[in-house]
Amino acid sequence: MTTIRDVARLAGVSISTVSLALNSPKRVGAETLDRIQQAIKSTGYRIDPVAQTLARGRSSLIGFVSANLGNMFFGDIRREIEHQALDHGYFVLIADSSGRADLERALLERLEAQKIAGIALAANGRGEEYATFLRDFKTPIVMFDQKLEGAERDFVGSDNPLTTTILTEHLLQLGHRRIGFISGPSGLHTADERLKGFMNTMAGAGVDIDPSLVVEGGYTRTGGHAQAMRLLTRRDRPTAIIGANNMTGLAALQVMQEMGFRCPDDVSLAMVDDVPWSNVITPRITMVVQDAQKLGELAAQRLLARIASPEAAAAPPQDFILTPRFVRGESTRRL
Amino acid sequence: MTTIRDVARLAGVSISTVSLALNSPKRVGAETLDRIQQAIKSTGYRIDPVAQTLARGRSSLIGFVSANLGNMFFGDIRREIEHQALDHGYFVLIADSSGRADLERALLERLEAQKIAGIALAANGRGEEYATFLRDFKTPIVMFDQKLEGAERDFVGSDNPLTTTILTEHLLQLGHRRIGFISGPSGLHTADERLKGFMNTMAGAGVDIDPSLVVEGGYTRTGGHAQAMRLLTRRDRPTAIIGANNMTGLAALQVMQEMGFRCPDDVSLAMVDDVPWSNVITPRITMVVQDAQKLGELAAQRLLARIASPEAAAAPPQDFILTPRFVRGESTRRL
DNA sequence: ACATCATATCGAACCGGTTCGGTAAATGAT
DNA sequence: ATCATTTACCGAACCGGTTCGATATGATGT
Repeated sequence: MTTIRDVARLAGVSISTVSLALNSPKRVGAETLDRIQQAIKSTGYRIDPVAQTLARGRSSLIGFVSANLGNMFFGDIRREIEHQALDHGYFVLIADSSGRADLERALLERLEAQKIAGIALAANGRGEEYATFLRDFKTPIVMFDQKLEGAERDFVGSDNPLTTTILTEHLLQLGHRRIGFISGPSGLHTADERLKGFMNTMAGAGVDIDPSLVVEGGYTRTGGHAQAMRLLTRRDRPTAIIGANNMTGLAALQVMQEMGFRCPDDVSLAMVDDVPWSNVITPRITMVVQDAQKLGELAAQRLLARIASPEAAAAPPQDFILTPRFVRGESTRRL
Repeated sequence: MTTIRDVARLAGVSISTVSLALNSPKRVGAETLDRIQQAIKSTGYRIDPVAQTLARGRSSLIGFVSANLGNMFFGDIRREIEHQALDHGYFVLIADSSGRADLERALLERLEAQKIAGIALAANGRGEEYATFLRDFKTPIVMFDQKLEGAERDFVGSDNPLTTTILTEHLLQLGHRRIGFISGPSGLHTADERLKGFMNTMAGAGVDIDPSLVVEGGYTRTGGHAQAMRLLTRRDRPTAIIGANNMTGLAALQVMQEMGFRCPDDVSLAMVDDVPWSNVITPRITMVVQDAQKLGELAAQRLLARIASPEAAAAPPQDFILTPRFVRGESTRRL
């Protein structure tokens, strides 16, 4: 491995001059710069990012932390962030917390130890203590999807109450009144907001909510499956079900199929977020989808900006709220 | 940030002793060790992984390189590898080459510069030159899914000819003779082997293959869609289609739906590999699935072993071939 | 011609660890 | 009691960069 000293020797200059030539070429004499570049070419010198990180106290790595990379929503965001990061010379270090707050915290600390340049985080931790932890983090963080009050960080997400408001309105217009709602983990930002969207819309329409039709599916496939089972085995089962995310929504569809219910003939279904290949799923599911790509794009831009300049880093945190899109399928029918 | 020198000062020992205490505690006196541990506790000292990497010439990062993290198959493998890596104190650095060989190569070089401990690679590059590149790589590499002759690396994958052999046999038994085959990128290990499995089985059964029914879908959704369209718009369209992977298989299903064909009544379909939520897709698709989890597990074990000991690192490369599993769906019918 | 200032380059300290050769004391062998 | 060996610890060099203060040189102003 050739080092900066080899280059310096070959070019007949000091190592500090080579370093200068590498980082601010204008500050080096034209002829010297030339010799250095020759030397670099001929030795095939490549800067050592590890040494650079140690010296600079900051690496050219960006962290991406979320639960469920397997979920298309996060996958799309990841892809977009990775794409932009690579364009700017950053690598993306990915960590999947599997939704465990303690693990997430450990991961963040590990990333910090790596002197990571910045972190894109879909937080699963909650509570004031955790918010403080995030607020006092020295590394730039951009949060996405999950907002955490008190963390005082940039946030990129969707209008979550609107997602379920749209779906609920839709079902109400079709004449549904007994609507089952499979919620996400209570306490989680998006979960709470989506639930709120549902409740408020129902209340606003003057429709009584049967509390037993509001269940918590934890945003997971298994949780959604169990809760959908509970809803659908009831005698007075709902005429429609809303899945607060794609996992629980599809889990509900699966339960319908397993129990022999026809969707939408027997039970209508709507959910938040898309899944890959949803267009080969029968029936085409009615959903409200977030623009994951745009979301990732914004998060990446914001993060890269904060990393790039101290002024941007000091700027007050800002929220970016995207408006989700309604996609009508054939999984909901008029009562 | 407290450093090893702070700990040394507080414990009244030299920094080399602290380093010793950290790395081989048995080589330090009991009482001294105690004082050092006290000092570490009270200062909250955390070792700096960057400095450690620079000094050791090796980091505690493991690289995962593949195309299409979005594909459940790779996602599952990634999850498994990440899981095991974290258990062993390694972080996983993920890079998605999007199937571009040049980018893949650049990524590998970048990872090497990071002094990464090891790499799990599903190679997209091909050719002898690339194989040499991989062979001469100084970092331990375990290849999975895609085998590259001449790379001389551990390989963990499935019996690829068998995947399509099983599917072809199945279709032949059902009476199909005109079978369309949507292949992967020619030159790619799994693609070639799966194609071979199909061809050989057809030939072995004495069935003529219409070459125009064998198309290349590039393993991608768009490619698969285009080729399935070609196959299905023909007057003499095939009675059954095999997708060489999940993307092309589902793309074919999508085309059928778009064109108003019923599966399996009009056209039968079978494919290699599963997708998430395949059980809510109608019809349930007949497929041969690889055990992605087992595959990831083996790859991780192999890689970690090579990283852990010099003897293991020097061991000759070995192949691990898993047997795929047939999952009968309702997408294939007797002619 | 002399003080002033910008420009080009260098030397040395530093980032925070690891590692190896060496020393002094303790243990064991004869 | 003497020599060999082991044990416990230390000092210093090193990994490969960055950065800052210092110096030398040449250009500018008057």
